Amino acid sequence: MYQLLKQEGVARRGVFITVHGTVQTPAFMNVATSAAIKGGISSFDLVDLKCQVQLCNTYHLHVRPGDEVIYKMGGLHHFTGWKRPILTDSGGFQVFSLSSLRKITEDGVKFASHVDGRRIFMGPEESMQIQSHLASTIAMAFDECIANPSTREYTAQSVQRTTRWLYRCKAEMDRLNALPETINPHQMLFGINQGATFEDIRIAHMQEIAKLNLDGYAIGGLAVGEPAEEMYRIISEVEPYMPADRPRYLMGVGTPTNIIEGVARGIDLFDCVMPSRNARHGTIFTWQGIRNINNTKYELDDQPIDPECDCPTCRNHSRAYVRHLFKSNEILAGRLAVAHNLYFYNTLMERIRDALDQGCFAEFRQKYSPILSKRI
RNA sequence: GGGAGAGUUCCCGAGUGGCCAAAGGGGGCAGACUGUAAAUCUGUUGCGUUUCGCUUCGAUGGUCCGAAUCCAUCCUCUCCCA
Repeated sequence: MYQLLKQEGVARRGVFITVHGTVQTPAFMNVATSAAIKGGISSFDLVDLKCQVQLCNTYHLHVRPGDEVIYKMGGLHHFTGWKRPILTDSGGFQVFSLSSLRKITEDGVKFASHVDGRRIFMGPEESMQIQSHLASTIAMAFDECIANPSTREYTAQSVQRTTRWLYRCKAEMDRLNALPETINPHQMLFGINQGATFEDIRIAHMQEIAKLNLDGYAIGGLAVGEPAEEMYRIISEVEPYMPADRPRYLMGVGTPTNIIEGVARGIDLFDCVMPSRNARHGTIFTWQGIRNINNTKYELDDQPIDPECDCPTCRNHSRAYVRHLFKSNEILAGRLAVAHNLYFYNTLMERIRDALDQGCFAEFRQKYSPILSKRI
């Protein structure tokens, strides 16, 4: 259940209540694709990193260890030791990202497993069944994330299929939630808007899926190669058609600046691999901008990686030390950097919420939107 | 003391007469990364006034139109026999 607390322009401050706890929005969901944040971060670390929601992936967990295993282990919450909300992505993004390994039909998608090459079939029903086994808080609809650029004809056809798939997802989820053996009978379902950068297709699709009265709505298929201005334009076009009493989730986005701009356009939830992946590669997000901690200039720098940050990494270690760990290929390098970046993203969301609470989000946006994407 | 072998660019290591400023690793430097097939990938790594010039393959001298590559001497190292 979503409750809108306050609005500043189109930006929303709210709470999203689930069986696994309440999420203060706007929020960033920390990506743990294979039921683990890459970079050596445990569920117990995530509490200290101010994480509210984790995201796991249906396709990856189906391939390994298998959703049956997680079902037998009591679902993702018990399996991972994370008690707060978990959103599972449907595998729809893999239709896009594993494009060389799949074939799409009306029924669903055939994949060659990236682990052992074995053939995997996933359609709306399979995705819902797997997600029900995983027992996440929120299941995502099985969709096709359309690559950019894409023709108008293909986009229109694909979006219609995604709509048909959504009806099947909803029916299957209702059926599964009613079964006595279902671990989480309150599992929620979010629909996903597609349509590439064709705003009329986007709007028609949003209007269509809004009719299903789902638990939340997502915008997918953005930040897949189009310019940021295009992405912002599409969000602004679609937002008026998203149900106001449901959380809105911008999938796979993005940079700190993208997130501020998304909030300004009415988005409540975000997720992105960027903070964790980039951290593992030495790119650190700070309140002064983006730094590459591998750079020679940090060799003798005794400051914390971000002087304005009070995360465990910044409280205990210098830039010179973290750089040394990266140069020495120590596993600790990734762990310290990922911990910092996730803390930074979660703190960014906290500060956005505070700004909304105090009615000064416009000032916050004006100040930080440019700074946070600057490379320093 | 006798015998065998080796010395290549920051390191390891290929190259035995011109297509060699010299393969391939490593290391260094820089960049990319947006619902994670990513502890990954890309570029670059002698100097310069950069479709060309200069310096470089242990040292010195030589052969040749031309030498990292052939010859002589020297230096250093490794292994084997005493």
